[in-house]
Amino acid sequence: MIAGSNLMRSPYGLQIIESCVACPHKQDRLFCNLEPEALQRLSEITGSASYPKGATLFVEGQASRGVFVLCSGHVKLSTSAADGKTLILRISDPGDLLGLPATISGRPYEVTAEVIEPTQANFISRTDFLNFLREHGEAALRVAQELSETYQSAFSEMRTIGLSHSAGEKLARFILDWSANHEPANGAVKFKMTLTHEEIAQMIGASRETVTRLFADFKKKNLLQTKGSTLTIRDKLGLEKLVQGF
Amino acid sequence: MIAGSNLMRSPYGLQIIESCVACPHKQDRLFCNLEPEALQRLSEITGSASYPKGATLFVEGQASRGVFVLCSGHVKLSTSAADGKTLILRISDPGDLLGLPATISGRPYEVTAEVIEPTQANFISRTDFLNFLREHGEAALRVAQELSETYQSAFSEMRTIGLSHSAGEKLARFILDWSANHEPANGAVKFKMTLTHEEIAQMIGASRETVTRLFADFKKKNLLQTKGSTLTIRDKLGLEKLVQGF
DNA sequence: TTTGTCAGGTGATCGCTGTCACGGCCCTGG
DNA sequence: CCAGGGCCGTGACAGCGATCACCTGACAAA
Repeated sequence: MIAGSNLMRSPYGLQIIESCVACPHKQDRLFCNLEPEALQRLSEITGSASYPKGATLFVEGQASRGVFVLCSGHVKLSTSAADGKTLILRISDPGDLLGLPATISGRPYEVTAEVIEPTQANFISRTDFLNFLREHGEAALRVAQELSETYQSAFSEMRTIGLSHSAGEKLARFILDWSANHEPANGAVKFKMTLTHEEIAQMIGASRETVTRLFADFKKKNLLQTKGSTLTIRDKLGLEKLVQGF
Repeated sequence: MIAGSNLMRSPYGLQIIESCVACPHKQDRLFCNLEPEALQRLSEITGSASYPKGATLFVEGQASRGVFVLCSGHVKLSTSAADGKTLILRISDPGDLLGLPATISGRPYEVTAEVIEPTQANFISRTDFLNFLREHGEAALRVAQELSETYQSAFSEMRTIGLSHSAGEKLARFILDWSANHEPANGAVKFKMTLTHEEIAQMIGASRETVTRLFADFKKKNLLQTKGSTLTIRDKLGLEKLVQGF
């Protein structure tokens, strides 16, 4: 099932600690400042693997095998209907736990996780993970916090899709959200848009053509500007006005 | 903020256990089969209150004060945009924990909880609750499970709204989901539809008029039938075909 | 009875946006 | 160098569904 996986049990006790160093975004929370004893146990049940672009970590509907900790790379989480229409929930960044809700609840994975750029990830099987959480209460609490944030982020996308009147509103909201997370640290309003129009369409529940047209619109109204895959926001307030049904 | 609240600290140690008896739907999970010592502690930090129809337990955007355990009654969870457009996420049943993601993560409540029929609920303040979870690892794990299911149910509504081509598809999906949870135990295809067309519209992201028209359509096509607020499904397969883009 | 409110029902209109169909551009691989 | 395949851009068009405006009936309060 795991296309191109290169799975191997970690023989070293320090792997997780290392992976925390490798994932600076979240090192202040999650598992990184647990007791050494817990970290030791965690590293024993963790397997590491790397995946090429296009690999799938798991598929929607598949029984949950366990949880993946993303170390590097990006993974697309999506779900799709019988007719092929796809909805992208989220592009995961390093530090994220993938498949967590399914692993905790025991239900099938609710999304498909597809690698969109070469990725390194740790895997913990469901039974090992649950046993670990049972033994380490603080870790369970961290997991609950992580789940809360996953929920809130999904909820926020739901608002975007459900409460907007127009596709323009959704796209404006999406661009602002995206820029908030992907701006180069200096706070510039310029960043790489690594997604295709097709993918953006699937994130906001619109068609590819509509996204293309809206980008043209936004450029014409001097709200933004694109150079290759670099997007510059020229009128942030204008976009924000679009978000509130103008 | 809590309109009509009738809050009082519980002086009894057994309250939670009683409330478990009162919430048979979930007594097999959640907090009910914890160690007696944990139950005792839990009951000490739990306050009980009853709320009339129309009361709000908490409001979207408000700092999270704590978590509510619904004992009886029903509560509507919704979010709304600046222009007044509203999206209903869920109608909570007894046994549900309300405000859980916000309480765990420390962010503001992401939804508004409005009582739609006289309700009895227990309240646990955020700090008490977090301390309790820190001390009782098993409870933290239960909470994580609850969060996973909350997430998956929100996710499922998201699919309904985001992946459907037409409003009819969304309504059919909604009716089937609703009937699965609200059928009288014998498995009959007949149940009370306690929601107004307006509310249904807000659950599926459509307008009130569209819902009215669709119900008329469905009746004309002999898919269902209504008598007062009782809804009878006459052609479940027909509805299911609608759900798959027919 | 009268009045007010709220849920449901219906027609007319119209703009958004999905769909289809195409053409151009860029990159990769043979 | 050419073929092929993504991705993007754009026009034409039809249809869904939001919106507005109004009506009905049920029901409770005055």
